[in-house]
Amino acid sequence: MNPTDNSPLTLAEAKAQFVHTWGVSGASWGVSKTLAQVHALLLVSAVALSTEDLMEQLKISRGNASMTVRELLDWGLIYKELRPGERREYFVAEKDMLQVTRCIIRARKRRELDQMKRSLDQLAALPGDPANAEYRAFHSALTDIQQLATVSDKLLNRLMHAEKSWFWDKFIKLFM
Amino acid sequence: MNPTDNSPLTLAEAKAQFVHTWGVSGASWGVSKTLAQVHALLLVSAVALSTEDLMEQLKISRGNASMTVRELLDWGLIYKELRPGERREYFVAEKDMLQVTRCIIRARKRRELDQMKRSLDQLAALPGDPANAEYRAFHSALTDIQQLATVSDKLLNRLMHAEKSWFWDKFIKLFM
DNA sequence: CACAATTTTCAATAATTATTGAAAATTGTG
DNA sequence: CACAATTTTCAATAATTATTGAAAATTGTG
Repeated sequence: MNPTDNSPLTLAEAKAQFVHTWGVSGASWGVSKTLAQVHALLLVSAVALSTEDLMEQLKISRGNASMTVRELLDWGLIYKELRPGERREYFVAEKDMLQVTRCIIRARKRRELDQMKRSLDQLAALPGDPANAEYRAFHSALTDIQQLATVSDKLLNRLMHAEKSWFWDKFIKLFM
Repeated sequence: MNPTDNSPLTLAEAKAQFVHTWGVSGASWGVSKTLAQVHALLLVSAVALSTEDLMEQLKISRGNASMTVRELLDWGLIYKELRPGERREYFVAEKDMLQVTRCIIRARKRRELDQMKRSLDQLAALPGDPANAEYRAFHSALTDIQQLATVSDKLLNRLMHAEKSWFWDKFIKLFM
């Protein structure tokens, strides 16, 4: 069955393990397991895969495959590959990991951080009596969190818009 | 009822809104809503709170409060405050947001990134035929992901062990 | 060590989230 | 425009995760 049976894993097994691990990781970061697994499968695939392929390889339903693929397109993590004369759509993953990082940062920043900042701005503006210890504690916690949010925001913006060379240069030099 | 009724929100309402927002954010990052809410409540509280206080203010059960508090202690995000002559335990949050960031990075890195790196190392070592396009695609995706994981790991280590002044200095100067 | 105060555990249940799959919609082609 | 291929939608259901609450365990004190 396996032409290199003395090797610990076949390529298919290794891919399956990667898909599994990526799925578990995704799940613990609030991403659906299927989304992460479809992404993983496309990341390590040499060829574009159709919805049919995904359904078969991950044993998921047509509906699930369709919705998951659409969401990954939204994130910008995969692309459609249209083949002339074929109705069926194929998908390939963005393989450049800096680009992948950017897509994830952009999506999550917009959904979480930007919304959080809006809420913080509103709450930090709350007027109150500075002689009231409860008020002082609230206000000071809020401005600290705001400051962190602001710095994180700027940092993430920089990362998102960084040139590839800038990113690796600055970061590797600074941190390694 | 509210002594400053012309103000848009009372302090209690503002706290409640913060607790709610923090809870929603936590939930979308794979943390239980209750965990995030207990953390939020303690972050903006001027005084230490008991399990009883948490149960009452967040309307959660004793069991839930107990488990959540224990998990936050594990993360290092809150501390016990023992009062002489009292059996009951009180809790205060770590208020320094750099410290909070460190705790979160440390916990998540250990749980997710370190485990992912172990899996990647194993899979990237898979021998195979370089003439096989499927194998080449798999191997190259894996080494790219490994490189990202390694750089992320070093970056996070730096952040985790950074002095407060170093962190703000370097980062604010670099990114603002 | 008995007791009361408090915390922890964990099986049962509730709440939430993910998934299915059939029906409807869309798309391209003769 | 009819038809077949394919995708999308979404109500129903399954699977997962969070929460409860009562019983057991722990802790400190007389």
